[in-house]
Amino acid sequence: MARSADTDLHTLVEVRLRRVDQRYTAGRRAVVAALVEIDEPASIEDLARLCPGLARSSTYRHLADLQTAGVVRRIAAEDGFGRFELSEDITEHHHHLLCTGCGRVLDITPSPSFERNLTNHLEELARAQGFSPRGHRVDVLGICGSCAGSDR
Amino acid sequence: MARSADTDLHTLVEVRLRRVDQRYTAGRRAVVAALVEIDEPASIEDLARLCPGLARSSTYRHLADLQTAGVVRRIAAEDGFGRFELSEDITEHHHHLLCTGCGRVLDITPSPSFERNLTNHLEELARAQGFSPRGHRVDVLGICGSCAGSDR
DNA sequence: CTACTTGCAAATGCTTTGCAGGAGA
DNA sequence: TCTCCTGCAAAGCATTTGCAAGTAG
Repeated sequence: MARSADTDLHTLVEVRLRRVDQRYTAGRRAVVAALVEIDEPASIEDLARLCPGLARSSTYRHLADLQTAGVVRRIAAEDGFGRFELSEDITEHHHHLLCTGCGRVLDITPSPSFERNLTNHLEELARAQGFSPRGHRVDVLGICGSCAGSDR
Repeated sequence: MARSADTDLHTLVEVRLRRVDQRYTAGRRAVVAALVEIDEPASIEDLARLCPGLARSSTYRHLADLQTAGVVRRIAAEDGFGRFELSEDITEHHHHLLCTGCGRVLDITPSPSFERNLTNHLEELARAQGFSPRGHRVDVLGICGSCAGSDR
């Protein structure tokens, strides 16, 4: 799609990996490309499918390294298995819809004014318990369109 | 503390277990009592400590049964391990502070007006993607008081 | 008596790690 | 060449399950 944006992304990833003495190899490119491609938090299965020929263990290791480099974030889905997405400073701040039927995760982006309100409220509540907030996440639990369709 | 409230809680749990043909046995009472006692989402380790003599496998089974009965809810903590708490219709709707230092989870309760605003916004965003919302959760990630203290 | 419970040990399945050969700079 | 990367196989570890004895009603 947007070739220049992709180029920038890969350059950014490369720079961040270098910071932690890591190289941006073909395997890692494949993982990053898959995360861009799928455009929603990916399970290990998703990545295995999109990165054929890449060993599972390597996938896990790449994800760990990319997390260290600040490129990838791991999120905990309702089913307990790991999901991975590009970090928010690369994409944009957003939240998730979690389907309790199939475990799928979709993205949502609230309005800036809503986010501001949310952040302020949460900051206040956290401070009141001696907690230093670094960020937040909001998940909506429910049933996705395809599960609702196949149910009935 | 509140004896009558505790009595009511146990009666409620018993009724809900009966609905799914389960008995409210000593082991299950111990798990429920531990969840009340600790007053924050409990790890399996927490429960093992508070329920000495109860086998791990039984703890897991009790938690599964209590979830089926609608008494307990499992939440996914940042560290990937399971945490368990009483369901919200027994306690009250609330959200969580997750310490990225030690994995601890604390509760926070936003104001009703904030909750209303939040719920409405999320409902709108979810519907826009063909998603039927059933509930939501908000987590604040950061550093708890004791981790901040021991760090420096 | 009949059905649900529970401890113990074995099994599962996602995730991590040791090791040795490969590849980038 | 020195260091980092990666596949394969083995290990780890939280969680689940088979089984047989225990217990509630």
